[in-house]
Amino acid sequence: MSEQARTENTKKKLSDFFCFALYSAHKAMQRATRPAFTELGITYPQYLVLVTLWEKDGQLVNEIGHILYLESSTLTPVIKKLEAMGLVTRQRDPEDERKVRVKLTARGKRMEARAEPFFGAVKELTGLSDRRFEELQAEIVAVRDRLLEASSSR
Amino acid sequence: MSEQARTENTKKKLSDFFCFALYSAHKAMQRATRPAFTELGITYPQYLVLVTLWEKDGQLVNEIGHILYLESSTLTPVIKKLEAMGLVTRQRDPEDERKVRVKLTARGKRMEARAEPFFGAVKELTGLSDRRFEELQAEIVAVRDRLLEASSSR
DNA sequence: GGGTAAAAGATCGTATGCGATTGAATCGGA
DNA sequence: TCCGATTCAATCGCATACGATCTTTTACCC
Repeated sequence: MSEQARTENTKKKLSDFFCFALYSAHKAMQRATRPAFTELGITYPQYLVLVTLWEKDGQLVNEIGHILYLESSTLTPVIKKLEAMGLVTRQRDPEDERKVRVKLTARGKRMEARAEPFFGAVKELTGLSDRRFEELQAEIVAVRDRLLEASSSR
Repeated sequence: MSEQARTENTKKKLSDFFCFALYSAHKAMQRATRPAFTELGITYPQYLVLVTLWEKDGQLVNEIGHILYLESSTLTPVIKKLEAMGLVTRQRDPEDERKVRVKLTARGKRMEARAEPFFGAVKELTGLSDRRFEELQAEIVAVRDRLLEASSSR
């Protein structure tokens, strides 16, 4: 409504901000998926750690962090929480006492089946076709990787 | 590489997760833009509040929250921080003592010019063409709005 | 007009998230 | 071999973020 279309004054509205689109879409996703996680008794970051372990059990804190783009300062508390909930165990590697290996417990493994419906539910929520869903995801990932490259080379 | 293309076992890798694409892209954007904000002496959420006020000064906490999708429990501390930094003022509305109006100070207004180069820099960082940049943003916003609608109607 | 409901911020508790630093263990080179 | 550099996880400080709750003020309704 502001009729600023072709004026010299290129004052930007928040809706013009790419970074806000990402930021707000991320938060909307969190809000939309939180009830499902709450039902499972976990949070989204906890879920991400579990996904990482379901794919390959017994990874190091470091390795999980590399996959999730998280620092140990963030991961350590999350993993300790998962340990307190009885979903994973943490043990120092006898070969190299600096490393901590994270392993799923029986309960942690069983959680995978309970979380399985989550994957399809997200696509439903977005209202995208299978094809657009995959294309959009690929584009977002491509942008992410370009951003990571840009900030790592600084 | 895992050759799971058409197998019955539809075990999902993290890279298949749309929500993780959004989550990690958002974090990559934060990482890429943080140095610029640090140079301005502010953070990203603080910047968002300022953008809201640059567009329309003197808005209520409520109104800002509606635009940014943030609760008062998040906004109040952020705005108080901006006040402590001398960028905004907070004053109760004499007409309705429940409302708090947030106004830019002279310093807060001057910050707009300093932050101006930020907008174009983001597009550079993504490496997208003007056209794809706008299209992708529009698609992400559309997904966001669908997600918000889905979770509000629950 | 008075009492209940509703609105608007603020507060509290919990959970991320990251930069900087620390501590312990390991590595590597002179 | 031995000492500095590196690695890995953990800790600390700070800043979000949100649900639940609280306080104050206003609105509403009989």
